[in-house]
Amino acid sequence: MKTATTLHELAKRLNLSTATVSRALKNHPNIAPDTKARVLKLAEELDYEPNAYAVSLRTSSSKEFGIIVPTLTGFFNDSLISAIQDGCSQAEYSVLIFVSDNNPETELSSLKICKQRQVDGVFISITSQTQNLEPFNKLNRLGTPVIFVDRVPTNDTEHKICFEDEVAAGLSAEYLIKKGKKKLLALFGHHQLSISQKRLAAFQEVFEKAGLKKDLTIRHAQGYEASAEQVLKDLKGGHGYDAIFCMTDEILIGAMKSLQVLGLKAPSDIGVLCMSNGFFPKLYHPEITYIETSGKKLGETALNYMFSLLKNEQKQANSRISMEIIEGGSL
Amino acid sequence: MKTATTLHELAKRLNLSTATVSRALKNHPNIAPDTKARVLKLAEELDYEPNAYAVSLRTSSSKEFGIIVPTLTGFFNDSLISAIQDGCSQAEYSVLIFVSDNNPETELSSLKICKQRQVDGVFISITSQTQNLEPFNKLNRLGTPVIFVDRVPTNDTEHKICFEDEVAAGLSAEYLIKKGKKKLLALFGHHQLSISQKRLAAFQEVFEKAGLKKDLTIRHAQGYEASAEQVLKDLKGGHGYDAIFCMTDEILIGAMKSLQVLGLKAPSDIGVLCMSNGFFPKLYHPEITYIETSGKKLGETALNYMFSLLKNEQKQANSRISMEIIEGGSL
DNA sequence: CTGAAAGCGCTAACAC
DNA sequence: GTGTTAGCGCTTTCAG
Repeated sequence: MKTATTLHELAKRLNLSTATVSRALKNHPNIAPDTKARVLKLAEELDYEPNAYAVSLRTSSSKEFGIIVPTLTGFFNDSLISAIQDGCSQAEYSVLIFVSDNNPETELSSLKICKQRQVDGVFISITSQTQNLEPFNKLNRLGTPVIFVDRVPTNDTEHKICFEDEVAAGLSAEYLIKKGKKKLLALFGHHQLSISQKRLAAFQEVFEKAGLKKDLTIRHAQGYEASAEQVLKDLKGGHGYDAIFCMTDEILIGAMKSLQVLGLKAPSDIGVLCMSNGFFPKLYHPEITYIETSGKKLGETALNYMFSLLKNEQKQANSRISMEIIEGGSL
Repeated sequence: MKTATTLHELAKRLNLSTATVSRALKNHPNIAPDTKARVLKLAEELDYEPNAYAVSLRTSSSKEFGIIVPTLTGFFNDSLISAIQDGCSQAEYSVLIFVSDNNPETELSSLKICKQRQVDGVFISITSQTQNLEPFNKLNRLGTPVIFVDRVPTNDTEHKICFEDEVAAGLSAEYLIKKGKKKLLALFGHHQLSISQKRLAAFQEVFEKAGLKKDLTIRHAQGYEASAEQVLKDLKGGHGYDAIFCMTDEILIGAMKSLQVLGLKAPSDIGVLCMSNGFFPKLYHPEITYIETSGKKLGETALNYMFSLLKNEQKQANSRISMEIIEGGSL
């Protein structure tokens, strides 16, 4: 890092005090118009920018958030982060990104750096192995809001923003039944993730109530390769499935690949429904019908919640994001 | 931001000076083992973390980089950023993310924040409209390395890391010819982008030299919808194309959608070749053959270059990333 | 081995 | 309207 123009330097050149210069630069009421003009002019010339460290140190406000995610690529977190970053830049906040790579230790050290950098708040989507939530809760108790987003812990935490998993999965199940699907292959994510458990439970419940549980085949798959493999195996089995449900985008693209391998088309050969951020369903023809779980919406909600926490506006209950069905032609 | 435990507080509780505590915390040689132990113990207890602002202010080193990208989602930048962030966390650097949203003004204000935060270096992938490079060059001259990555300006800048576009496009063209493709539909990105221009020029040159230029149809498309539309139109025209070349992943997925619409399969009905980060080609069956332009590799190279600049190790020529053909079954 | 003191660049009372 | 001053929390000479 290179030392740039400072307040002090401006002051010296203008024969003013740093205080005056500082005031001139920030539209303080009591400042001579002429002085102000001179200051602004020189500041412009010398390309002055206030040193954020000094400001933060002095004001105890970093104007910076940390975001910790398991991965950055592809499916969801990129749009989540985009949304947060977008809102932040409008509010003159900056965003520090940390990728835990699904490793709880990395996650923890990221949290540590957040503390060191005195961020004003932390957004975190936990890894599937994260057990110890105490460090997060502690920071939160100390006054730095920690908001869990998307992949949230099952309990023991104050601030959570996630989708209404139960509602979404229930919605999906009902939609499938409404469409007259009888023999269903339903693919969910890793057993351990609370998101998989919640979605599965709600999904099954609907089928059970409709008395259709016997025709429901449940599978778990982690990653799109596993999903592809599973679908290939099940469809080859010749059980006469008339629809596939995919809990995530990742599962969807695996399933779709296997349909291609088998030469099956949706919706004529088999129906497809998924939960998605909205991008991948559009890659196929016809486009896949999906329940939208929007990273953008989630990000925006989380950010608003963060701002309201910082303003002490609310200590309200945890927010849930609603969802809607986007009709493609796959079912 | 909440004020946490400080050096001062530790010192007071232990009846030591802040200097001693500071030394104890960082393994300074001349410090009594006993003192050190006491300090470490209390620091642990009180959950002490050094205030990064104070440290940076004092040491004039922020241990922080800024990355400015046009978008974060989907195709390339997410893996680029992942790679940079990964290397950074290993080197105890943090990463500030800025999304310019393809808006030169946003880009500029992001750069400003980088300056304010006294980042140690900036990585930037410019928007397609970025004209004025002076602010970047200026910061660079002032001693904060600014490295252009991926979408780099055509000239006038010191540090650039990008793919060897000419080589890659030439490689693609040769490969197509080798495979006996005669009647080609080649899709490139926005005219204005230097990346499109360079790839196109190299591509055309090969066909020209081979005396096959008359069978080459060139199209430009921005975004995957445009690509899909273009391909649909051209293939419906019935010109007997026997292969499609897609300059990017974005163009590829548009093209592939139109093939689905038309009920065409690769490679039997038409061959497909693209340049890609490696993810999207795997979604199709058979997988698409591609020239790999790896965001990970690019990010790693850029980061290494940054570190060597910071160590004054090299002022070497601009780096180019090499590429290879990954064979799928689409050609 | 430890302490005192200066100062990184900035803001915000408090003077005048 | 402007200057003086006192720190924010830390590192780092320089003394002892």
